[in-house]
Amino acid sequence: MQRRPTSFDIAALAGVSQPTVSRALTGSRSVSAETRARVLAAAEQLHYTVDKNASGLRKQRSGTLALLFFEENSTEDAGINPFYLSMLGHMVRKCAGHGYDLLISFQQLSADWHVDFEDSRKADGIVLLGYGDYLEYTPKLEQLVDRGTHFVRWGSASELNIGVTVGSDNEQGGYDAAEHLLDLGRSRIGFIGTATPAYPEFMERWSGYCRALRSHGIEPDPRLRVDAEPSEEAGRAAVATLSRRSADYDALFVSSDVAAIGAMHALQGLGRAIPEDVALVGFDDLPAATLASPPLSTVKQDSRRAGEALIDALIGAINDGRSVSQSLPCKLVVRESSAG
Amino acid sequence: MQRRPTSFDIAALAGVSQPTVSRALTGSRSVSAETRARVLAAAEQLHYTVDKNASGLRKQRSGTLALLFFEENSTEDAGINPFYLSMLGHMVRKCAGHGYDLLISFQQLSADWHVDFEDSRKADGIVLLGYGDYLEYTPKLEQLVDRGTHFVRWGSASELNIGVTVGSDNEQGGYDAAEHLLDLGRSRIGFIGTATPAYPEFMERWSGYCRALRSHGIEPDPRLRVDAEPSEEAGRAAVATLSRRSADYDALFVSSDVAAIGAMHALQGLGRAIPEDVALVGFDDLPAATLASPPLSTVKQDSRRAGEALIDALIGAINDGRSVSQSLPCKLVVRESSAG
DNA sequence: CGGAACTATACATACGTATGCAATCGCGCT
DNA sequence: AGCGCGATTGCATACGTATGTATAGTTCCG
Repeated sequence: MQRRPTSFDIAALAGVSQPTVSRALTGSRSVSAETRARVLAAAEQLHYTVDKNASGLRKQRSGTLALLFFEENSTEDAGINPFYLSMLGHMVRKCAGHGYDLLISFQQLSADWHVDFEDSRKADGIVLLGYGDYLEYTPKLEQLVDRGTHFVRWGSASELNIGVTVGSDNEQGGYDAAEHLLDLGRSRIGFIGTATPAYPEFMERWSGYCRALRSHGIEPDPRLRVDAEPSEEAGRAAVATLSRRSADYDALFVSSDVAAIGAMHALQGLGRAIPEDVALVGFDDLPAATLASPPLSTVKQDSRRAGEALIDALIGAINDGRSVSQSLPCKLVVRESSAG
Repeated sequence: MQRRPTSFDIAALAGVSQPTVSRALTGSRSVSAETRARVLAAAEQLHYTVDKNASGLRKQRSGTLALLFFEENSTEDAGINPFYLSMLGHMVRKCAGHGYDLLISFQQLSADWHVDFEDSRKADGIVLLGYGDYLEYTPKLEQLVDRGTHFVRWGSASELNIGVTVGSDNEQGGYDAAEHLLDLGRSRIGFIGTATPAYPEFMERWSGYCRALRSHGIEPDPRLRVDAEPSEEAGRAAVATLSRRSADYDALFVSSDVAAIGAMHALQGLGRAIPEDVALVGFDDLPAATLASPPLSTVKQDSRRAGEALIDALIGAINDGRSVSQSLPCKLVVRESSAG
């Protein structure tokens, strides 16, 4: 038989009717143990598997969740944010645990992504992932809500009050990083990183940094703050800027690891010892942080909890109707760049 | 209307029959331009999208491809191979370009993955991704072939002659790396890396290295070869091993970047200048390679071509029936660790 | 002016599953 | 013995789309 077997084939082989096969396989209690065993044996024998399309059509659901990555329009070639990639693995596993498949898609912020997944029954729910200007999302998210689409979003709950959100507590991460440097006895702590409203998570890291300093009676010094996007060059440049300002500092909190590594290189080029002359803490815990020399202290977002929380929240929303936003703690990882 | 609209709703609104709607939307030539326009307008107005389950059921295909990552049983927590992740992005885009969705799944080598995707019409074809012992695959791949499942595999075509394969030319990559070091005038070139038959790609890098040396009349010195899995510690340990052997070398080809960075740190710890005393070339071109100090020369696999080739090959197999295995060139990226 | 050759549309149906409802059977209770 | 009830199972049907076939309308040519 070249044709793939259907539930009718199983029914014939097991000597029952097609509906009974369906019931036996889905575990309905109204099938006798003996019949169920016969059906399962027959299914096994013919290598039968339920046709997902037919099943989905009948049940009006797909058993699939969609993951939408938003890429900045310019970044086509660059890699995806490593933190997201790390979450990806955990989301896939969590989905599998719930019996869902996971569909991946990349989207431009500008595109019509909001009409294409749950609408076409490709997916029962959507996970939205992407840094960037959250304001741009607003109208489309509202459309999702209007149509009753199930979705959860990664990001800062405070920024945008639409739908369920899971995010890291970036403020606390920034606070912990600065607090740690203060505990080391450093008092002239610089901040390097983007802090514009368009990137809320960086903004929050900055806020946490400020709170820590103030709680120690230190007013953040604007001369010790340098904007730098997450790139090695920007990190180097930021250190150069500080030098140009003749700024005096004994520690740096850099709100992204790649910039932190750039800063590290620049500092080493200036002959400043790490951590003795300047203690350094980054943010992200990229693989490269461990590989840096000295290994870079950093603030780690919990990608496992993040991924699992997103999926749980989404599945909760699909089943029960409601689930709740949450903020996950970041964890300071102390390595040699800020040791002793 | 809370119910999502069907093609019948569109038909009613456009004043035609349901089949005409279907034909209009799929672009059949037997629909007049005027009718098509009316249908499209109606569809637009009701936010209609084709139900994927129903469409798939009728057409007996899903419009989805499945991507199966094989994770080594131990590696649950560790990240996925970064090269694969990089391919992922390109595969997603390529799929989208062909009108397919991409489903992601992780699998243990031991599991029954071979029965679950095309069989259940979740996917029209499968991409298999994973380092590891290819021999373990064999019986399951043969089953896939038996059932006429469409699949392509990432890996070395030479190892296993089942199905269509896309892979990097690791041998050439190893050759280029060694050749580059030879061109620099180095003659005592060490090799650090796994070279066991269970990991064919590492084996091939070793072969290429040997070929390059021999083509310059140099016989590979077993004392200059150290096994090291891809990890920072293993790289460090390998350098220590060379020291213990009092081995004399002026260059190292390390067949993974992480180990290469470990080796770099160990060498710097020994006070050996890079590249002056020891030139260093890695393999993979991880982000961390650029971030190393000095930036690490390495051999880059073309993740874009790789991902696109896999998808093209798979879609080719699905449509035309046949497509062909191919081997993609690696590219040497010279940075400061082996400059001048 | 009749019929052939098209064109554009409608009709009927099948894809494979899941589920409401009816039917059957066995068994205990009065 | 009669009746009812629970436990199983079968029957009928609907999910929404795509496509083979038939039909109505149009044009064109002899």
